[in-house]
Amino acid sequence: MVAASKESTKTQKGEQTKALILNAALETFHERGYEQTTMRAIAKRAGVSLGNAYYYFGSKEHLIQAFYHRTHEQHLEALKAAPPETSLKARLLTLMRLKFSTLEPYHEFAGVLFKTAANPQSALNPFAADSDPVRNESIGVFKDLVEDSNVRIPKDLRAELPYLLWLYHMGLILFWIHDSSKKQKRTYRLVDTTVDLLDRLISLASNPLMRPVRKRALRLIEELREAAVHDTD
Amino acid sequence: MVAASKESTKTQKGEQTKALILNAALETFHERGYEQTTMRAIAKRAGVSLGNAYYYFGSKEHLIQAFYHRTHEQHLEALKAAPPETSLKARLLTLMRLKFSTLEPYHEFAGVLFKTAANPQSALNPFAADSDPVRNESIGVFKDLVEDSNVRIPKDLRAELPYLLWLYHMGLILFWIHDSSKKQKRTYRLVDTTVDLLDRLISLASNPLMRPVRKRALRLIEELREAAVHDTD
DNA sequence: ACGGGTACTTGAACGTGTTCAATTTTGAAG
DNA sequence: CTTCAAAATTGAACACGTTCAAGTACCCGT
Repeated sequence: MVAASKESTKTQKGEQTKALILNAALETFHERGYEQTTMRAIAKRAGVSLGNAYYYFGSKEHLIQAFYHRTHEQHLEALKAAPPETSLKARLLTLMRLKFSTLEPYHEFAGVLFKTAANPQSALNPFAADSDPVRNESIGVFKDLVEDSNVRIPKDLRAELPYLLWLYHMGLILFWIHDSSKKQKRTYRLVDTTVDLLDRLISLASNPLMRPVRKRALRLIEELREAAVHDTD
Repeated sequence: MVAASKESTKTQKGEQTKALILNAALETFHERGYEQTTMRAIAKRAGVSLGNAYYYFGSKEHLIQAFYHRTHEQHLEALKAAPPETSLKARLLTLMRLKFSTLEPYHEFAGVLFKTAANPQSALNPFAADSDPVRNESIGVFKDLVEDSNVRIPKDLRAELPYLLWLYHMGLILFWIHDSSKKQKRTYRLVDTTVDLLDRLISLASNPLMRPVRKRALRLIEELREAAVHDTD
């Protein structure tokens, strides 16, 4: 179970309390960081008992999942409000920039995101759990981006591209987490550079002459994906 | 402080106790996994008090660092015993295969390695802490590999290649951790595929015609490395 | 209005990582 | 051998994440 949205919150009162706790958590995370924030402090701030926090969030980690979900939605809103672009390159640039401006307030404590995300045992591991709704939503953004852009991309690549872009975006987030430059200037610079690079790469890979190389690379990617899902071989 | 080898262990007795604790820890990790292993259990197995374990290892995480160091040394020994190869490709293949056969006994609990490694706050983060001896030793293996192999590689790439190969090897370890196929067959297959791919890529990048592209890519890598070290910008 | 089941809420209790003041051991100088 | 400071060792104590048995509030059918 991934359990971000358990079946439990049935009544309006429940939803309210849950939101109360999540808000208290995010505020305190923001002020003191993840490790420094105790579940007791969160409960106190939310005006509920310690046990009640655990009724809605199975663990402290689950609050991170909720955080991720929330910033994802903020990102979606920001995307909607942004001026529409047509080229894939411009779209990707906008998307990534908005991603980091959405995340900006949480830079200090976002490190824990990856700490847990990279752990295969963790429920938050974004590579496993194919069914994870948060992860699929996240990839969905890139799927829309690829579908809506009017670029000619071979079908095989087109099918895999959303996942590849999502991976790229995860890599950038990893960089961003470690980025201690002012206002994460380095990350934004890296976005500009790599988006340009990616755009060229996609063009290059779309060239009919590159078909064998492309096929080969895609087969490799395919293998990577499968390994993350299956359990036996 | 990274503190794998603190200045504290002055006497022979101290070294002995430290080794005792580390052995107890690794054995228990191996049997029960990292999370399930308590510091109290480690201390008990080593025949020392709880506090004494903390005298030698500042935290439970530090035991992971020690684990990493130990497997690294085992890897070095395995490399020494392996038949000498000349081509970079063959060397890399041997190196990576031996890496995973060395790590094999610890597959079950190795997940925590990355869990902490990806956390920028963690002392174990392999991307930060330029001075981290364990990380430098690890990169050193690839430096030797590049230097000793009789392949013609342009100087600019040659300088960066050890670090790039180390990154590649970290990526494979991440894959290996998540690999639940029998005897990690998938990982070995991936090693074969990607080493071949890397070898071709290096040849391609060494082509004089690729100089501009190569320069550009290397400048990007350079930026990534700098960001991991510096604090301001 | 009432009963009863379900959602919600509580706080004490447990196990764990970590700290630390206090004690014992060690090794070498006198 | 004695002394004494540094090294090593101890276990109690603390804070935290998590669990759970026990309560309370709410809703719905009668």
